[in-house]
Amino acid sequence: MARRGLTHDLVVEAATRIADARGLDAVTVAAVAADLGVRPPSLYNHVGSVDALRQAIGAAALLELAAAMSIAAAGLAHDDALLAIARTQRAYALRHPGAYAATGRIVGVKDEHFLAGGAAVVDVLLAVLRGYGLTGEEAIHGARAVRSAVHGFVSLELAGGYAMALDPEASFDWTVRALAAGLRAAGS
Amino acid sequence: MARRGLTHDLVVEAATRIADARGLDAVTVAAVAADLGVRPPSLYNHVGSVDALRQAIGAAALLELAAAMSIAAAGLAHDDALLAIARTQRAYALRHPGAYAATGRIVGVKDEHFLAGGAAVVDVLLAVLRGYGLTGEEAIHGARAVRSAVHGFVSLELAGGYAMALDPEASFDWTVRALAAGLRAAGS
DNA sequence: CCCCCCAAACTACGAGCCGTAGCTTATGGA
DNA sequence: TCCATAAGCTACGGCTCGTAGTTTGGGGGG
Repeated sequence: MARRGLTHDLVVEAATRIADARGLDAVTVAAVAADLGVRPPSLYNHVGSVDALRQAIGAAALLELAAAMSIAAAGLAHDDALLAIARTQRAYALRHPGAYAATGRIVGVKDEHFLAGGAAVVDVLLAVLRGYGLTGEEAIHGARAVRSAVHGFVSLELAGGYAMALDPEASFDWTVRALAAGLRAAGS
Repeated sequence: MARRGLTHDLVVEAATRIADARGLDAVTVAAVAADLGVRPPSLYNHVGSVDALRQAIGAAALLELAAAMSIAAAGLAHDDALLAIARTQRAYALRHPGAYAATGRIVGVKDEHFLAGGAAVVDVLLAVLRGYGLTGEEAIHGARAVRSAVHGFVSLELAGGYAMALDPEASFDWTVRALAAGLRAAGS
């Protein structure tokens, strides 16, 4: 019964490792507990439920992603900035597939860290879109368009939807540039 | 032990109803069996596993979706055709959220109906893109771009990601038109 | 027309999952 | 030094999927 000194953050970190290595569905109480060298019920001292644990994974991922996107966009404008944040999001998703998947489970999320992380990501995107001259409702349309394209591309890629031999990275850049052309047209 | 006359298709239909009404995760052997007035193990006479059942839901959805998109695009060209198939896909997803979600679980799918359905959807899309003058690799890039944008938008919408008051339908049309502008630019 | 065999449904069960109840004990603060 | 808090534990219940082996209904062959 030696104390392991677990904390909420340590549990979330272990869960994130498992999610990235074996998929978000592999994040079970038993698996995380085993990884931490502890019996399953002990986790409930630090986490409310499996759902809460997965939300915590997503929250951490969103905050990390927002920070990375913000850095990537620094000093860039227009298409350069857009391509930079889009590539950053895709790179993050490919490097942390499990954590990125946790980002998408939004239905009925109450975790405020999660919501704050999501808002931070959108804020970076809106800042970039401001350079396209999009304002008001147009800016929201534009943000939804970019989020949709990037998230959709990455989701399909992670799901194995791009079976054809053609390089996904080239398709990704092509997609972002095509959308950027539409944004320029809408902004002028 | 009265025979219920179950068939593979009847089981898939019941599962689809449950998926659309209560979410894909609610499609359990127990739930489907109860809906059909049968004990859980009986389903294994018609279905290999829960995973196979969910794939069958997705396969049926893809075939139905491809047919609907094909009809929607008939007699239209360029942006009209693109907007028509995109709207059809979104409408289908909103009307059958559970079945549409089953469409996205692609990893390791062997069900040939599923793969055929996916190919049918892509074929309709490629036919529409031909009108934009996109050929070879450009056509594949374009197909991936449109799939990404539409699938991403719908996924985020179903997941509750569009909390803001602005009408999602308007954002959807805006997104498709913005991408269409990019496709025109690439095709010329 | 009858009978028989196949398969559809059943009961019973095992393993794995989440989460709760209640106990023991380590440890930091008074 | 002691004690209250909380971290870890064992034990359990209810849910899930899936298998094994049994019963029985009903359509096809004689």
